[in-house]
Amino acid sequence: MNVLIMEKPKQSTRERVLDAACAIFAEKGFRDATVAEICEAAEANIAAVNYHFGDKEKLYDEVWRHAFTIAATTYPLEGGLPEEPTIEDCLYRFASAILHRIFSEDEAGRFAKLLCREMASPTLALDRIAKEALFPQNQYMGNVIKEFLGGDFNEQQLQLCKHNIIGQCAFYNFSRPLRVRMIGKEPMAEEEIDRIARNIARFSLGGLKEIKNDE
Amino acid sequence: MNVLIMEKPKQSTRERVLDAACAIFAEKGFRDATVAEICEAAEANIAAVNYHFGDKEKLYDEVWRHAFTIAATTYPLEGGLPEEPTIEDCLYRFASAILHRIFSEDEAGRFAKLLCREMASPTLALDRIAKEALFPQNQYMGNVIKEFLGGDFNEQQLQLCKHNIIGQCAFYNFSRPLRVRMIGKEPMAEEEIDRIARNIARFSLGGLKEIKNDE
Amino acid sequence: MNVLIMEKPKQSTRERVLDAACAIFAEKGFRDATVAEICEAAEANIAAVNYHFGDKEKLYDEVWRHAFTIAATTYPLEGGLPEEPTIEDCLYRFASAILHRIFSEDEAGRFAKLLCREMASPTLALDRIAKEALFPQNQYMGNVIKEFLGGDFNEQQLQLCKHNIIGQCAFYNFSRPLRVRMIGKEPMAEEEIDRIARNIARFSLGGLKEIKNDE
Amino acid sequence: MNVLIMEKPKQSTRERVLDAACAIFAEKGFRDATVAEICEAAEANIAAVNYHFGDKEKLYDEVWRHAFTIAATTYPLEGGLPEEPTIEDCLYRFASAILHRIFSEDEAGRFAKLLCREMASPTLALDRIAKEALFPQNQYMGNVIKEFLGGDFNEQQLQLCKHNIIGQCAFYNFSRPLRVRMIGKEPMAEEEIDRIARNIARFSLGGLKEIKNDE
DNA sequence: TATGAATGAGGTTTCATTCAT
DNA sequence: GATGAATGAAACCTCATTCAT
Repeated sequence: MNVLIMEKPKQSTRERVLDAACAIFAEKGFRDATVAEICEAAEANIAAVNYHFGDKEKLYDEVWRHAFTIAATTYPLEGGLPEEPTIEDCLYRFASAILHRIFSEDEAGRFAKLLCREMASPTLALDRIAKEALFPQNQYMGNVIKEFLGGDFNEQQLQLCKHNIIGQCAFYNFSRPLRVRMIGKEPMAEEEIDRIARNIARFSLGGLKEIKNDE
Repeated sequence: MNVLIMEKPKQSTRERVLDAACAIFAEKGFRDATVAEICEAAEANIAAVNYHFGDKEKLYDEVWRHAFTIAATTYPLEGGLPEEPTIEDCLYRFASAILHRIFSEDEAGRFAKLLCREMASPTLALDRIAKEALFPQNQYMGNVIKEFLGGDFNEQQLQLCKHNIIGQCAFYNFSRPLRVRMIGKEPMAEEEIDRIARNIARFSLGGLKEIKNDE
Repeated sequence: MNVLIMEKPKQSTRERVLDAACAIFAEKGFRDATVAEICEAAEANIAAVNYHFGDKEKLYDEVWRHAFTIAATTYPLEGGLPEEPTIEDCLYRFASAILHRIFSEDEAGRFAKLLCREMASPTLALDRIAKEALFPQNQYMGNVIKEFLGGDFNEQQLQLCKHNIIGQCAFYNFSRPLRVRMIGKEPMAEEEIDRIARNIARFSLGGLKEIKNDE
Repeated sequence: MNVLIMEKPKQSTRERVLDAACAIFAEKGFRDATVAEICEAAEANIAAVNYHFGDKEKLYDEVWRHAFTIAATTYPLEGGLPEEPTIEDCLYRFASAILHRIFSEDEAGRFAKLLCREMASPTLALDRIAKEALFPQNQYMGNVIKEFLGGDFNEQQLQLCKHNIIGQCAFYNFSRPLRVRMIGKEPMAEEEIDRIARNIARFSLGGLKEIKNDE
């Protein structure tokens, strides 16, 4: 067969359903997305979800896994760090990765959208997500902070600072509907994302200094 | 009969339904809450919602209005400020009010829970909420910041800082399911809330200083 | 009390409801008209129908009586006949009265509209209507025809001719929705009504002659 | 097993529902017929209507199409005409076809019953019906008349005569409840239908002659 | 491996009627 | 004589799931 003739990469039914489900769950949430519309979007039979995934909930679980993998590989938290990064480098890179995951209009943006919905109406999937996706990033940020503040800060103080930093980033995920309503439809320009990331890094650096001096 | 024995202050059906709806919408969101369960909780007939409010959506609208009023009067943003407040006073009070709204286990906590759900799956109600509730608090924080930074900072920089501060607070609303999963069920102790508020104020003060010096 | 001061002729609630019901039943039929909208139109309480008339069906019965009385007195079947009318005079006057009842845009037109709906979905009211309103007019037309054809025509033949003539008139009642769809909204001009009536009279005269000669 | 023994020709659920709907809509009209009773009559699940037809209204639309097809093929308007028909032949055949559609007790009679109900409470379906079913038959009768009267009669006069003839036939559709009440239950004997058709043809011939001479 | 017809549970809404006042 | 809050029955529709093929 002539390899130059590109066969359309005939995705399996299962893959088509999973992909469609990712998009639709991210857009509408678990409850509002219907099995019928997912199958229609996937050009699959209405029984495909139950056949391939068992039920709607198990499909949702799979979707999570899929979406997280894409987001984490497309925008790794430590991506692009120099050899010997300063604290501000770390903060900036972290914020930049999170914000890119949030503002991405394609597949890589689905994880954040799912997360937003899940926080509002948690399902069983959240436990796994928390463990596999959120806790590690939380811990990474903890390490960054700990190194800056030095060892004699207690765990509680550390926790609070982590929340401060992560909260600033996450806010752009959760306030999406407001932003859409105020400044119109996305997408967000690359340079704007960068400006936000730098601002968060600078602001957080100042915050951490204040906390450090305070002691 | 002894008049001193308080007869139960027979709430009207309308009030009972509204109250039950507040609680259930806050807990489950618009879509997952059913008219039937609301009416049952209110010990009212299933037709009560349509009789008193027209339909489920209009009830939801009324619920928002109700919940916001309670939250805003119970925990006003500028509550408890001294005569001539420092910037840190303002930040602390603001964070404290928002956090109390978030962690309140009673009626005053419903607004935050509704908001969290609405951000995940916006309904028509969000437009009104944004205008009546969120925009004003946004503006208030803007004024606080502007006074500190001085007049020569541009609107964009101001906006970013607002988001930094509000984001730190709001994070505790949106991450609720995680917190519940990690450190068990709420409630949050008053002193803990205060510690978080102080931390956010201090951290944000540092952040603002950094931004200011940066120029 | 000064009789010159015209009190507004305060219709009783009962009368207001009856009047509103006439209009609304005529417009929508028994099933589609709701008690609520009738009461609202009558500016009466929603319980007014049950209070004054027992239930919706009894109100409907009363409406029929009311509407027929108005139609029959406003457009009597033998109205305007000369002293010694010809057969064509009789046919013309009959058709004219029926058509006016059909095309009337006010109260006098409600009877025809009710009749149209009742024929499609008969209720118990129809029996009474048939006896009190339709049978007499049927009989009147029978007499007119009998006089023209002479006594030696049998009852069956008579019946058929009656139907021919009445059918031509009634058609304009039952085909109303089509007319509205084709030539736009009513009303029908007086001269147009007259042209139709004259046509029916002339056509029917020819028909009767043919039947008569046929023998 | 003997293959000559006809297994019951297992109608599909869709067909059973459509058939039951035809019968019940014809009997009760759109509003009074319930999805539940249609499905019960079809021995189908209550969700069958929505599954196969979308909703009640789309089912109604399909019912119309179905009923008209049956009526029009069973009793075509020009059925049984001789090679070179006289005007009276045409009138007789037309009346006969319409009357058979009206008096038919089986499937072929449903179209007329639906039409009667639709005229009383028009739905969106009427527009289509008018265009596809009623307008063509109207036009056919127009051509018949035009040929008899000759070309110098104006459109208005033609229209009136059409109504006269169609009205006589249609009357037997719309006055059904009265007939049932007066002479008891249907059915109408074939010879009686024929007598009515001949009477209408003869009567109308006389009417047309009168109009023609009049000029 | 995959289909699609069919189902049943459950949701919102409408509406005539009732009842205490 | 009149009200309006409240009710319960019943309607239409949605949707995840099942089952025979």
